[in-house]
Amino acid sequence: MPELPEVETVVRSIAPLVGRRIVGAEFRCLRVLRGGDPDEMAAQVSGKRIARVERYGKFILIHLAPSGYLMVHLGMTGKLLLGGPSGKHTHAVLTLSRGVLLYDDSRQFGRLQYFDSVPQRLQELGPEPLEVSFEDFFARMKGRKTSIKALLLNQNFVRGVGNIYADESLFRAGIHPQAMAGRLKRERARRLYGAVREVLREAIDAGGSSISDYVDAEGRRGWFQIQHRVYGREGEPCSKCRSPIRRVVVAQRSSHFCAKCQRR
DNA sequence: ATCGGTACCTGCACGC
DNA sequence: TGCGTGCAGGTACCGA
Repeated sequence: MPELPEVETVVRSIAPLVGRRIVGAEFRCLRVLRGGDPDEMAAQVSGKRIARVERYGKFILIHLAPSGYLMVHLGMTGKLLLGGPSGKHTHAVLTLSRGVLLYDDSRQFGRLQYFDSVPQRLQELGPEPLEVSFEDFFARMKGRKTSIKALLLNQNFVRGVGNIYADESLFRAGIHPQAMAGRLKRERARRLYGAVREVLREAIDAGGSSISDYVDAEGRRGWFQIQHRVYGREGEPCSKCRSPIRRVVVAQRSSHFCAKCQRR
């Protein structure tokens, strides 16, 4: 479900929780805790205040005061919801000094973990695509022997790009998803850099893409999906040249592209 | 260090 | 109506 623009939208929607206290916590699903103990986690967060909510690519880091961090990743189907009824896929309930925050995740690919300090995984991630310089972006592509699609999906290259925005960015840049990353010339890399940033900004402005069930913490859907030019449009005419959009598997993921407009 | 392949879950749309 | 198949915004882990 959620890539950088969706996670950014979720983070913005839970920003009002800053300053509130976690008065009670219940964790129900072992899988999303990734080895954490439910009762221990409840004890670690209970009584603490939400000091700050931050996004690292697709990860959410909730700073607790006086100490500690709750790291949240939404996986494919994770949702943070302000209030609302808890259902069969509600895996965590945080009772706040005002309101309730639920974690819901039908496929359980997401995760909720407590850390005493900023988790190592977050430090290993690549830079934010909206903050990285072109020189750094280009330097990171050098010598890579994988497809540009796979590289864009690699969170240690840049953080936050997923399947939708990789395909949309490659279309806008006119680059074939299977082009070898390390072979892209400076000029084409420049176009890709611009395309990634443009797509992400537009998607954030649209509140993300709601393909099936993505919603922010207030239950609002995004509408960037209506601006998708290739993702989910297999067989439809390309918006530039009218030739049919194709779908192939690259890096084990569906990749949507125009064979005429996107060159290797 | 880097790369490709696999595993992890549930739900939904589809064809029969 | 039910059943099998394929597909889905994700990452982690394995061996080569």
